[in-house]
Amino acid sequence: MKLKYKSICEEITRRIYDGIYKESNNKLPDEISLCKEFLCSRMTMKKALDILVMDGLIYRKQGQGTFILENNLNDAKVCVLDRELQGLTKSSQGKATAKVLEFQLMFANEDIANNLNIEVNSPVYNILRLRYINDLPYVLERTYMSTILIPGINLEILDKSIYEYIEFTLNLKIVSAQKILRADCSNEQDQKYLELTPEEPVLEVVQTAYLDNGVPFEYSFSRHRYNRFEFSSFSVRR
Amino acid sequence: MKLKYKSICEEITRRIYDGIYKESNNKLPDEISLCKEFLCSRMTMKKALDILVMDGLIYRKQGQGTFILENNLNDAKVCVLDRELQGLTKSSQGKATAKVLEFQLMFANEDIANNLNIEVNSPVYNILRLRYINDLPYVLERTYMSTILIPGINLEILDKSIYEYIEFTLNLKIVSAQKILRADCSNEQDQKYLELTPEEPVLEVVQTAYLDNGVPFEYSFSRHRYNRFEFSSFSVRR
DNA sequence: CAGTGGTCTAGACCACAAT
DNA sequence: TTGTGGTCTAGACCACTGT
Repeated sequence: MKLKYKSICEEITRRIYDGIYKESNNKLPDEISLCKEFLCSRMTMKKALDILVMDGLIYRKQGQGTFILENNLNDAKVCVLDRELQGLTKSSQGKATAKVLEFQLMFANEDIANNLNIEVNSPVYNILRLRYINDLPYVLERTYMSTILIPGINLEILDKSIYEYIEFTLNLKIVSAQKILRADCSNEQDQKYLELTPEEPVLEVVQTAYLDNGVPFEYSFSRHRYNRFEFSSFSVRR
Repeated sequence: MKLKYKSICEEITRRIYDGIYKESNNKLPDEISLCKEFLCSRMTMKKALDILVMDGLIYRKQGQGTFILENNLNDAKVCVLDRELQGLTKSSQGKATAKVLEFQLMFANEDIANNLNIEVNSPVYNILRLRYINDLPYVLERTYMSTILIPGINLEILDKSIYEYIEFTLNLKIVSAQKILRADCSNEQDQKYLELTPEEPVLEVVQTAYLDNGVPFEYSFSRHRYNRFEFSSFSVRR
């Protein structure tokens, strides 16, 4: 690793998981000592530790020190973390597959155009995919993308990962995403594909994802089986 | 405001919303110019701008500059942001009220003890509150808290805000929280209090909230009416 | 008081992009 | 080559905590 703060992050994270600081009352050494050990300046050490604070691994108190936050993380269900931007293919543990149910072109309506920051009636892909984890239906995903921004999508790509195509073939960088989560009643389509009864709900994630040039490239509605998906978030007051 | 990076943050945020940088192609001045204008060092300016990046307001490209990310934020429903830790009382727009349905003491079971980092069978409050916004039922909230850590809870406090009591009366600092979100079928209790039909679901938020000494003080299950609550999150790849 | 983290500086050097 | 952001430094001063 070339970035100093990043490798410090990783080493300290490793130590926390290895319980190396547990013996000293869950307290880390002070910044100056850590700086000496890692041969860096205080600013660099602070940057590294601040990242761990945001990750919910440690907390710091002015005048006292830096301590490990023992939190009770993650269990069974497929769990998407707050910070993650990857598609399912990358983030999930089990075997991820996908079935393309619809793959069409359409003219963007006002909502889509707004969210993709394009003109109304511009051409967009309209894709509906059912994704499985370990052969169990997991999420029904409706995706809109501009055909101009993301050319060359075909069935073969959809079978694998759109994100990989965008990053490695088109060489575009995906850097951020806005998500809105809500619960919803399942509709007939959800019930059919996600194998839900009419009483069983879905967790809908509406996402707008951005490239590194600030352009939104994807507007999607992911309807998750309610009992196979959790969303996890750690927040720190600033 | 005494903190320089914070006041820079606020001023630039104001300018972005006022559209001051819109004319120059949504591009902000370079760091050096901003430093000169705000009379600060580059590190301070970077810190201020990095916060705006995490907030999803701008994005930056090495070699090119800093640009405004026009995103399509928030509409109707009560929306809780990722970063927010406040109770409802503080974060919502409309009039927030609460009705205490249960207020009991109990011995912590294993799950509660685990999440509050206390011994099994320690005494905890077991509180069930129904909260309203503009007199509409909104969320049914089951809260467990250690009676030792948070002494003196009574009905009067529950009618108002537990968070205010903890922060201003007990003088404890609430600094971080882990949330897990999932959709769930409504049970009879949900239906009764949130005025839901049996088909209508809830969005459940399981939260563990921490004080500034790393101690988890609250373990809660908030079951939200599906169509009156959204959770919004912005994530940036590091 | 000493010990700790928080902010801020002035400047160096690097990586990347447009020209 | 120039302009831009990204990293890193060495040190100053401040704020808060516990002794």
